[in-house]
Amino acid sequence: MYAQAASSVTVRTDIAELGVTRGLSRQATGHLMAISSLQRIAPGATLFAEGDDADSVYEVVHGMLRLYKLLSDGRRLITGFLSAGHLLGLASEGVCVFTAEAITEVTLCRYKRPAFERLIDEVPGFARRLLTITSDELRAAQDRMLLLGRKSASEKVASFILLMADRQSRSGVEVVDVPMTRNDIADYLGLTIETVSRTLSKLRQDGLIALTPARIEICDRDELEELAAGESDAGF
Amino acid sequence: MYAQAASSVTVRTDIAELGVTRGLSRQATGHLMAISSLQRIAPGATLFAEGDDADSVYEVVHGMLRLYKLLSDGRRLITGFLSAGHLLGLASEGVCVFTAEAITEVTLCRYKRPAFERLIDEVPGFARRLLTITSDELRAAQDRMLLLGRKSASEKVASFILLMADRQSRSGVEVVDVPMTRNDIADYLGLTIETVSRTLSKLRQDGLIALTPARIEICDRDELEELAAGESDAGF
DNA sequence: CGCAAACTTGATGTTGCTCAAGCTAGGTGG
DNA sequence: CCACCTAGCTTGAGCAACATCAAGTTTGCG
Repeated sequence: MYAQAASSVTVRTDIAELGVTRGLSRQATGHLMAISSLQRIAPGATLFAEGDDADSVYEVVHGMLRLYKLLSDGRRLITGFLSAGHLLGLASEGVCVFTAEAITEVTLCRYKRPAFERLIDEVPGFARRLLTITSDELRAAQDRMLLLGRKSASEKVASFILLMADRQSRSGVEVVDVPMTRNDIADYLGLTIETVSRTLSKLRQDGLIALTPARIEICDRDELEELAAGESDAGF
Repeated sequence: MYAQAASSVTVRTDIAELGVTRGLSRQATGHLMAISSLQRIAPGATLFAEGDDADSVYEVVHGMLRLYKLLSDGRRLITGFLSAGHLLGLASEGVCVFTAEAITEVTLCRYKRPAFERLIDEVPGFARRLLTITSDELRAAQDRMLLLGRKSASEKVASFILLMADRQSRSGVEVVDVPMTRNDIADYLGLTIETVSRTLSKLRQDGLIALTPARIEICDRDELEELAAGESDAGF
């Protein structure tokens, strides 16, 4: 709905404010805009699949994507949920190493790789900016490894809720939009859908959160943070 | 032993062949060498700890390091084992997000951050080179997430053996050095030491590997690869 | 209103963890 | 040189957390 409401003009303005260009000169931003094109995909649609040629770099303008990897028997791990401002496809040189699918309707800004790479070499500070972005992602990836390898189910779910909350940081907001399904959450946390559901129910019963479909309200952030940090508070 | 045998001259030569400078001009390499200093640490020693000021970037010249993150109750996840050629500390701007400890005796090439960052801006192609390195790490991190979140114990252990084998790629070599303890392996795979030990024993009984302390020999690489890829070969 | 997809809840099962011995190898001192 | 000691490793028995299987329930949509 809201995606259709965005007029073409509004969206062109958005590009100048995208994450990639933050800190770059007006001129550099111009160069980037010159090689960009807009793309819109429907909920559930695949942007690209693991194994595809990686011919573009994208930035999310609007909506939410899931990135995932599969094992041959279908086991899935969602490596990330991407929302407005996130860059994607940068790490995939040659062949895509994950699949990217739309969760909601998604608007993307697309940069063809050859032109994008030329800019990396030519625009001063651009490579540096991209380096900062990938470094941040790497740090987040290490946090995810700790979560996947060493946290219990309730610690994982608590961490997930707080991550989503912080990302939608109209600060002090304690109602979190959850556009993805329980299945997506499970595959993001390395759990099953049933365990996610049960754990959310438990958190609700314990008064840490309130649940409405597609929305989670944080009722006791302190307790939730303690749980997420793994301070093995007896009882969880 | 071997580390003491390396003369100062030998080591200076090594620096010119380090991973960071690959593909850079002789001049750029010179700039890097100008701000570098060598450092040697003993097995078990800590290079820096999670929370420390991140004042340097390092490259491993010799030996093996473990990087890890801790939860407050002591649960540990090893985010990576670093050997010669690996860069470290690049992603940590401000504060270190993990601890780095020597497994064997380790020789490092150290670059102070301010000088290093100046080079990023001044040496053409350097930021681009670092971007490639972090992108590679990011791809590896996503593989680790899939492993940690969705693979079984035997799949994890098989993946680990193959990873170590490929890294020591004198190609066709099927005897893998394993300088780290079972505990390190467990904390790398998100398992317990007992499960790692049992799983290795099982792989030995099944004829996929042979075990000598601190060394693993690959006997049936095909089977091991199938197992690592998660092609749920019944019986594992 | 009815249908399908998503979600919840319960009963049972299995993987990997915990607790507890024993074993092995390498280094040290008598 | 050998016996001892310790850190690391292996193995076993029992257990808990999470997965699996199986109904039901809710929700959103045509």
